[in-house]
Amino acid sequence: MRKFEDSLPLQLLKAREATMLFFRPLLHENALTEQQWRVLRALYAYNELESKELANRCCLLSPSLTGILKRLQQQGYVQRRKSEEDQRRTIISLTDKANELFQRISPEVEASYKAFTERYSEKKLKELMDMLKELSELEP
Amino acid sequence: MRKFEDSLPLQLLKAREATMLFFRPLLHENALTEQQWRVLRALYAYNELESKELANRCCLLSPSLTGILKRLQQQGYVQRRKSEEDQRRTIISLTDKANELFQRISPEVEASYKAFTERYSEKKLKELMDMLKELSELEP
DNA sequence: TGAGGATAAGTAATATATTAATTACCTAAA
DNA sequence: TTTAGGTAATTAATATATTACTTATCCTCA
Repeated sequence: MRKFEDSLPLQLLKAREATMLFFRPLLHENALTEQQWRVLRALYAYNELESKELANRCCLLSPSLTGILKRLQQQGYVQRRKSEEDQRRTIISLTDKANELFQRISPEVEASYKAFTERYSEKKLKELMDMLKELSELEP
Repeated sequence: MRKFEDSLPLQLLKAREATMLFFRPLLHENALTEQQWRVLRALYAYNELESKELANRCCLLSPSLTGILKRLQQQGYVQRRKSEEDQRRTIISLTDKANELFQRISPEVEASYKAFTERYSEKKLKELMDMLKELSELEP
């Protein structure tokens, strides 16, 4: 078997952890978990999304999303409504409060991103992203 | 702000998920979680480890490891003893049953690995691993 | 048209993640 | 030698992850 440290899943985990060190303080200051932030960013990018597509885009499973949305709703960041055409579907969108959050912290997000690319060059980042995207599309 | 899909943490997550699709069935067949398997592999590689170092190597936090070890011990895969020099430290090691597990499924692990490298070339894998390791060592 | 099969969301139960606080032990300096 | 400060492991409380199982709705075809 390969050496323990040569495990790709482990290295992906470690790389993610190292990356998050740049952004975690900002999330923490705003009392947001990584998953909550992922959901908010997806909704900010797509305006509104059905639950299922939101889960797919955020790489979350449906039962996890249920809880995350419940708490985001309690905090006043998201709202939900039923789809007209299909009563099974729920459509999620951001509240004004959430949009204000983005206005407020966007500069800090950019600053964190800049701090990151000063340590891991933009060029390498692009190369890495390309390799990761190719890997993501792989199927057994 | 960058496009949602251009988030590095997200792509690392998606890449990890795609990779795990190759290995998850094997773990599932043996009633092991990803975290349990990570711990077992680390112990197999290092023979025995103190709790703290085990957590570090497996990218786990100490409270998570406590529960994982409790369940692995219940399943008869690991044993623990106190360090002689420092009574605060616990030393973890594999049982015979765990070693037998490795003997039994190692071929299947190799097979899964081969299935993976047939879809994502060994060359690309090495390149990716190098980039990830460099990223892992980054500090804010 | 109405019964069977599919899908979306949510519930339940267990495992793990995360932060804060606790306990037991060690270590160095007064 | 005692005490203040540090460390290793654990517990507690809450948030997520994962699998299996419900529930409500839709959709198709006999």
